[in-house]
Amino acid sequence: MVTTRNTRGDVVRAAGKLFAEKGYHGTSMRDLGKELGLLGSSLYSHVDSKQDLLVSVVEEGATLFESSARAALEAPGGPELRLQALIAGHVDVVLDNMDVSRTFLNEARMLDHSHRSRVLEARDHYEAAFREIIGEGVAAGAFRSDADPKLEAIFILSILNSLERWYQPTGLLDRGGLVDRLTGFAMHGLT
Amino acid sequence: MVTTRNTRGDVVRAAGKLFAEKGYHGTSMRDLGKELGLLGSSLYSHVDSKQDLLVSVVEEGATLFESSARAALEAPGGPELRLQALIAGHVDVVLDNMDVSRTFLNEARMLDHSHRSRVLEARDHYEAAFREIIGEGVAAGAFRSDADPKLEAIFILSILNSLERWYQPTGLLDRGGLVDRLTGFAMHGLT
DNA sequence: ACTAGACAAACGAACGTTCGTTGGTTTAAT
DNA sequence: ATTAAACCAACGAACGTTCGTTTGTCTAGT
Repeated sequence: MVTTRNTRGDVVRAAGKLFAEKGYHGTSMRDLGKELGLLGSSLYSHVDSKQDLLVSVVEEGATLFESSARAALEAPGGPELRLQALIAGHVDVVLDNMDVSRTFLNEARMLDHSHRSRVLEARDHYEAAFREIIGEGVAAGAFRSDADPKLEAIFILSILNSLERWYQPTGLLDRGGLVDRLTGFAMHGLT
Repeated sequence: MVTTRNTRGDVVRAAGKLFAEKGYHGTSMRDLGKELGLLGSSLYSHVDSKQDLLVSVVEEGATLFESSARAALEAPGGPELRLQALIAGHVDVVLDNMDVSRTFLNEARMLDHSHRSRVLEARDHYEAAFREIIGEGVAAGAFRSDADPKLEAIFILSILNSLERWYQPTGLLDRGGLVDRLTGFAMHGLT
């Protein structure tokens, strides 16, 4: 067996996995070392502290979602198409980075105050992309005139952010079908 | 100041609060004691173990949601009305038991295997109530014929289970308005 | 081609602290 | 007088982290 040495990237990746699975406080540095075939103390060759690891993982999540939103906002098309692009982008980020996404969504509140407020800012900025497109749709008459962009954005993001709790890539529903179902529900609900 | 003695109920209630705030692993028995003006060790007059506390809180959550679903299923009316009843019941449970709900939703996975599988069962049973009513709506022609009850139930529950992450009882949107918005979105989406 | 130096990665022991929990004793209400 | 509730001291284990040392791999200078 060919065993290569570990890099900081490997440690952050493993941290994302364990933080996603067992939570930040439920993961010890020794757990994390074991995941990589190392002692807990060896991780400090790559990392300043445990909190530092959480910052790296969450920060990566924030970046992923922000650049996904930016791409969707710059895409051409009407509000419906752009909303679908936003949803598809979100699905891609979550499914391609499950551990990072889960940690970003569930463990960011374990960050100390300064880092946490930066993340809340990033999250609100991401949410604003949804508000914006929904607002455009209302203004253009494509969506219900009494729709509240702020509230509907929260509803749609609630669904998207819950994907990690139930979606199985190996299941019957593939990625494209999922995006279609999500977009359809966001547009028309049950009727 | 009149200080009365604490009961097991007080301890479980405080545990719900701290577990909701800081997570199960982020809460120590000494934290919990401090919350009640006690030493950590004093809690063992009321409780067998820390895990025992989590079981009590989560179990209470499961009971609350299950009895809410039972009531809504027994209510009269067509699928739309019954779905609204289901949603209103969920909102009541969450807003009247915020700490228990948050712990039930986020910390149940920290339970040991046997207790956790019992909770998953309860959760699936609760979800089945949504599937059932949506299925009725489809059969009765009240909802889209190509709606997938399993998937739509997940979508609606995703929104409901995210309430704890953003809803503020002191905000502009009161409970009745919230239920209306939720039901409207579930029925018609953005259009 | 050979070797000495530099350097990052990992080890292993130990640190001070906190953890969940126990057992024995005191307090206060019934 | 009984009893539940709370205190207090202490336990062993686990925690995050530090430190000095060892390992292996590149890099320069000969």
